[in-house]
This record gives sequence, C-alpha cells and structure tokens, in this order.
Amino acid sequence: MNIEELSGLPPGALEHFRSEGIEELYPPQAAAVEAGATEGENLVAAVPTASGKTMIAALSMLSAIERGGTALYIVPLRALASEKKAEFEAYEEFGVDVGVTTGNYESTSEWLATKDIVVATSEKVDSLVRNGADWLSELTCVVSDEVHLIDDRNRGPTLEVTLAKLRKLNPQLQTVALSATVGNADEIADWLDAELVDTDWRPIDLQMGVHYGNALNFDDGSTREVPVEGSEKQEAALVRDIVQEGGSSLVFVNSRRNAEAAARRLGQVTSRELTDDERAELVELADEIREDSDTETSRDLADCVERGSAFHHAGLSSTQRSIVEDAFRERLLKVISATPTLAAGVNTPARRVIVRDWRRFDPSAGGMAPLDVLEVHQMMGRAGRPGLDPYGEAVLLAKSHDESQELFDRYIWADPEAVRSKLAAEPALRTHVLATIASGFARTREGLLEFLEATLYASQSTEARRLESVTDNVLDYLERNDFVERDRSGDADDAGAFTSAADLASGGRSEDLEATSLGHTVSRLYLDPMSAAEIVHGLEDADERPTALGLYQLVSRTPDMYELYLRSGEDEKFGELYYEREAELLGDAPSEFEEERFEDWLAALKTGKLLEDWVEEDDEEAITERYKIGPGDLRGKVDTAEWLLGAAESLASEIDSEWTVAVREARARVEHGVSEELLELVSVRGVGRKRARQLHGVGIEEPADLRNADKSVVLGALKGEKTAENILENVGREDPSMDGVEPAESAAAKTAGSNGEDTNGDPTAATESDESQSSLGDF
DNA sequence: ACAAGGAGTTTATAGACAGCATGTC
DNA sequence: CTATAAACTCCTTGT
Repeated sequence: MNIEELSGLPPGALEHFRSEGIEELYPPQAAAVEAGATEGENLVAAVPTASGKTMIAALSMLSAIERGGTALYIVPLRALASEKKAEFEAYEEFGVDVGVTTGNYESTSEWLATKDIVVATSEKVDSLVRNGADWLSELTCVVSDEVHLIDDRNRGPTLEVTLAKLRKLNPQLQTVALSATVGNADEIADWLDAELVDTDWRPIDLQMGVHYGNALNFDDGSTREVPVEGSEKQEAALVRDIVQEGGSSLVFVNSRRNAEAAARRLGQVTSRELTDDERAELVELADEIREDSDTETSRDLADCVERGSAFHHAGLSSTQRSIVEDAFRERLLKVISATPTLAAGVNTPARRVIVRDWRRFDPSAGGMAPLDVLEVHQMMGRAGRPGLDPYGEAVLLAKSHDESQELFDRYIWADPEAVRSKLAAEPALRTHVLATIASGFARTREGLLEFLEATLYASQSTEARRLESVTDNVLDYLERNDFVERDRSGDADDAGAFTSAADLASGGRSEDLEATSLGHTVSRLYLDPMSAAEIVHGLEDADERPTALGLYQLVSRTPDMYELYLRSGEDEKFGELYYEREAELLGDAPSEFEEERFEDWLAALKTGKLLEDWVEEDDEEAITERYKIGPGDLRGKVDTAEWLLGAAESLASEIDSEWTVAVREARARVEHGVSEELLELVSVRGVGRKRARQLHGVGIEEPADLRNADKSVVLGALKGEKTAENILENVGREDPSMDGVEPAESAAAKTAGSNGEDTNGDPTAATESDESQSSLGDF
C-alpha cells in the first residue's frame, strides 16, 4: 500500500512521511490500516520488533488527532518514553503537540491537557487515573506499547488494570495494542474487542542459527565457518568474524559479572579492528564515563570502551547507559555484552546477536531455569540494522551436538509462550483493589468484581472463583488496616428481601465499599497498601523522635523497595549492627528464629545503612565498593528512598504523627546526600553535597552567610570563579562578581560573614574522610 | 626463592515503575 | 533438586 492511499491524516503528515523516505507501507502496516487503524478501530498488532510498529501507532494517533481527538502512548520504561517522545516530536512540524510524563518528568495535568500526544509509563497513567486527571476522559486513542508485558508478575497487572480503566472511562476509546509476537495474540484481541494483525514479517531478513564447534548452522540449512582459534571463546570468534566485515554485535549473558568479564575479553578482539579516528573518539567517551562517576564499575567500563567494547546492565548509571547505547548506534562501539535489560530497552540493533546464556539463575526454580522463548526472541529480534545491514543474524551457542539440537527445538523452531494475566495475585490486587475503590470505579463488592470482569484475567480464567476469593482476602486486609470501610448497613436498609442473584452466589455479602481518608492518600501516593501499613505502624510505634537510620530501615523493608541481598557472612555483620542500633529501629523486629523474616529485616537494615552512609556524605566510590553495587544501583536506591520518604511524610501528616518533621528532614537529607548541618546550604541552587561541605568547612553554614561572607573565602572553598559567581547570584547577593578576588586559603579562613555564629571551626571539616573511616568501622 | 601455571574449590547469580516540586560538581 | 563462569586457594612446576 502506498501512503498516498491513506486518508484522514493531518495535512502535512504525508509530506512529512515522504521526506523521511517512506512511500510504501510495510505489509503489517497496510494490514493495520485495512483493519481500520486510521478509522478509530481497536487493533492488536503482534509483530516482531523493528517491523514498523511505531508507524502503526503513529497512523492511529494522527488520524485520531485529525478527527479532533487526543492520544496517549503508554510505554513500559522511562527511557522508552523519552525515545518515543523524540520520535513523535518530528510531527510538531505539522502542528502536532507532544508531551511526556513519567515519575521524574515535570508535568501538570493542565499542561498535559494541551497536548495532542502524551507519552507516559503505565504506572504514571495509572497514577493519573487515580488522581482523577480530567483530560483522560477526553482521550480518543490509546496506544499500549509492548503489551505482552501484561505477563509480567510485578508490573503486568498495572498495565492490564489501567487499560481496563481507560476503556471504562471512555467507551468510545480506540485501543491500539502493540505486542511482540506471542502465542495468544488472538486472546488479547478478544479481550480488547480488537482486530488482529499477527505476523512474523520483518523488513530485514533474520537468520537464526546455532554455533557449535567451528560452524554456524542456520535455520534455512545454510552454514558458515566460524572457527574458534586457540583458547578463545565461541562468542569471541563470532564477534571477530562480524567485526572484520564491518558489523557490530550484541552478546546477551545471564549476569552482570559475566557481562563485564565478556566485555573485557571481547575488548581484545575489537581493539585490533579500530581505526585511529575511532580510537580517539572512544578515548573521549571513556573519559566521559569516568567523569560521570568515580567508581570501579565506571573505570572498568571506560577501560573496555577504549577498546571498542562495552558492558551494559542495571548497575550502570543512566548516563552511562545512554553513552554506551548511543556509541553503539553510531557504530563506534563494536560490541556490547549485556544482561537482558538491553533487549527490552531502547532501540540498539546489531548485525549479529549472540545469545550466549540461555539459562538463568532462578531461586524459585531451585537453580538454573531456561529463558522463555519470548525473551530469547526479543533478544534475537535486535539483529539487523534497518538500512545498514543486508540481514540480521541471531546466534545461540552450543557446546555439544545434543545441545545444538535442543536449542533449535527449544528456541528457533518454537513459538513464543502465551501471555497470561497475573492479576489474581494478592500483591497486585491489594494495590489495584484499593485504587479502584478510592477512585470511584467501584463502590460495592459486586461493582468491584464486575470491574475486574473487564480485565484480561477474567477473559482467560477458567477458575472464576479464584479472583473472587483473592479479592475477598484483599478486602479483609484493606479493612483491617483502615484503608477501606465496608458499610454493611445496606443490608439492613434495603430490607434483605431483595437479595440479588449475585448476592446469593457470593454468600449474601452485599456491602458498600468506601476508601477512608488514609486509603485515598495511599492510593494517590501510589504506594502499595502494605508499604503504607508498614510505615504507619512504624511511625505510630515510635516513642521518641525517629533517627535517620530508623526511618531508612523502615522504608527499606517496605515491598516498594527492592532490597539489597545479604551476601555470605553479612548476616553476621548486620546482626551485630542490629544489636548495636536496635533501639533506633521502628516497629517490632521478627524473632531471630523466624529465619526468613529475620533475614529480610537485616537486609532492610543493610539498605537502610547504605542510605545512612549516603547522608553521612560517604562518597559514591566508597559506597559502591562497600556494598558491591554499581553507581546505577546506588542512585536507584536513593531515588526510591526519596520517593518513599516523601510518601511517608504525607502519611505522617495524615495520621497526625508528631514525627512529620523528622521524616521530612530524613527525606531532604537523602535527596541531597548530606548531614543535617548542610541542609540549609544545599537549598541554594548550584550547591550540592560536595560544595556545601566545602563551604561549611570555611564557616559558611547557611545561605545568609553566603550573602555576607568574604568573597575570597567563598572562592577559596569553591575553586572556579564561574561557579562561585553563579552561586552568589543564586543566593541573591548584590555584587556576585569575582573580578580581582584572590581565593583565601581554606584552612586559614575561619569564621566568615557577620552573623558571628560559632562554627565549631574544625579546619579539617572540609574532608569527610574522618566520618567515612568511622562508619567503615561498622563493617 | 619465587613466579607462573594448573587443578580443585567456592561463590554468586536480571530488572527498575511511582509523589511532589525544581536544579549536581 | 536442574548450571556455570569467575574468583579464589592451594599445590606443582620451572627458572
């Protein structure tokens, strides 16, 4: 189908597509149009990655906009939200306004209401629904990207419930669901009352094969010699082979350590194939990486990058991840060794994809469990760069003939699994039942069950009662914790004479459900009710002002915090820390004889201690080293703690706790990574934990001091005239200019300013080493 | 005497959304 | 229970 045949798009859209070199629609896109994508029809498109799914979404959204509506594009990851936003921003050329909203992006509801297309994560959309954003009911088109993630145990139910709510909010809504090829796309289409486009078609041919011995055998029967030389590993031979042809590769492995080790080894292969220009650019990139964070992980990554190789996993900071992804897309990096993150993330196509490890440690399976077919297909789908590669190759590695055969059977000739809803699990329902009641989607138990009927779970379930019984458990829980009130008076009023069939079936439990004020708060804060209960109990239990550690351990043991594991021997270490600081912890510790719960308690203490180290101004390097984590993990923990403590502050004021201020302070300290004494300084724009410490070391303790202090003292502490001027300007000093000011020796400068406050003038306060040493002693 | 290398043993295991209100070194 | 690479330890060998 030629794009000329399209109708109903905004004027200028066709010119725009043509200018991007799009003339013909790909077959799946044409099929989507024939199914009514541009006419507001519901659609499920189950097609491989990189086969033009985004175009299907674009056609649906643009035609909806042309009809006077607005569109919402739901993605699973923040990084994808930015990627899609950048893509859709090209439509601004013909007057289509695009906005993003995720947890860490600015966004007021009014601002979003003015946009034609809004890109958001599923959780953010859920949150918007809970907070009653009106513009959501004006939506005419919603696109759900990677909808197969409904299968995900943790986050799938959110997507499922959110789609159901959006559709209930606006029955006219056009729903477009984009999915990887899965076993049961038809079931998803049934659920959404949608037309189905289900195809394996790809714009670039994909060859799948297994490497065994010295040969690469493809599914089409062809073979390629890829000899393994000397003691090198299979993946090294495969990477070398393709780099010499000017192609790049992705290697998927099953652990971070393996990713790092593989990247190091593969660096020896790629470094031989670099031009001088490339080498020079890579050195620059490596510097950027080292600059982003001074940790061992960063240094290792930088060392690899200089050789044209990189690793990629969640321990990297988001900046480092982007650096690696961008450099790979620009073909500067020849190979990335990655954990499965990369397969689900932003677009990083490679000529050859090597799936080295097809088994992964899974404690619930009691050992190594094979990856899902879907997951492996997602990785393999990254093969082939449109416009650059003639075809893509996806390779699995086998060490024996038998294994080779198994891999063909298990992954290459196998169909992906069916997507199964995970909604009927208590943790998922706990959150969503409360939200559904709080935001008025259901007012009775029956209404609730009726709403749940509109989910994929209900359409798939053969066990109708299961959802009901889990729902009842959850309602009990919510009532017990004072999030929901059940009003049974309904029975008495309406004189039980008119007992409905539904009541009979459910044992006559007709009742009104209403969220309490606390319940509403919990729902709006987007907390798991269990987290909220833990926090509330913890705060109520505190007789004295809680310490930072107490609060950090409290939020760390919440199900919303993904806790650090205890390594071998650490149970003892943290057991000791526990006895030392037991008095600070909030709530009742489980008995030591309940091994599992006690371990969790200690793991939360470990996470809490990490946060305490952070606010005691230990540096990134020390913390990542001490807890054996990457910079990305540290920032992730801090981020989550910040969010949870923010929520805890709201809860504290909701329950009239006397510790609201203590929580606020603990949150502020985490946000900036500083001790109490620096909180004031750090509120000045341009002053973070490092600069605040420097300033404090010369006796500047609060913003007012900055306005009055001797400029030479400020300059002496800050180094860099520009920064000093900036900061003085931000603090509102009349004459910020540093012209002709000589920096004072920071140790010599004692008290600055005129407020005469004692500074406890410790000349060595500028270095935090004393403190970090003493907290090291805790280990 | 000591480094290098090999054999046997131990160890650890992927990921990342959300409130609110603005800005690190 | 269904694995495996890397890191570590201890021993042997070579110079």
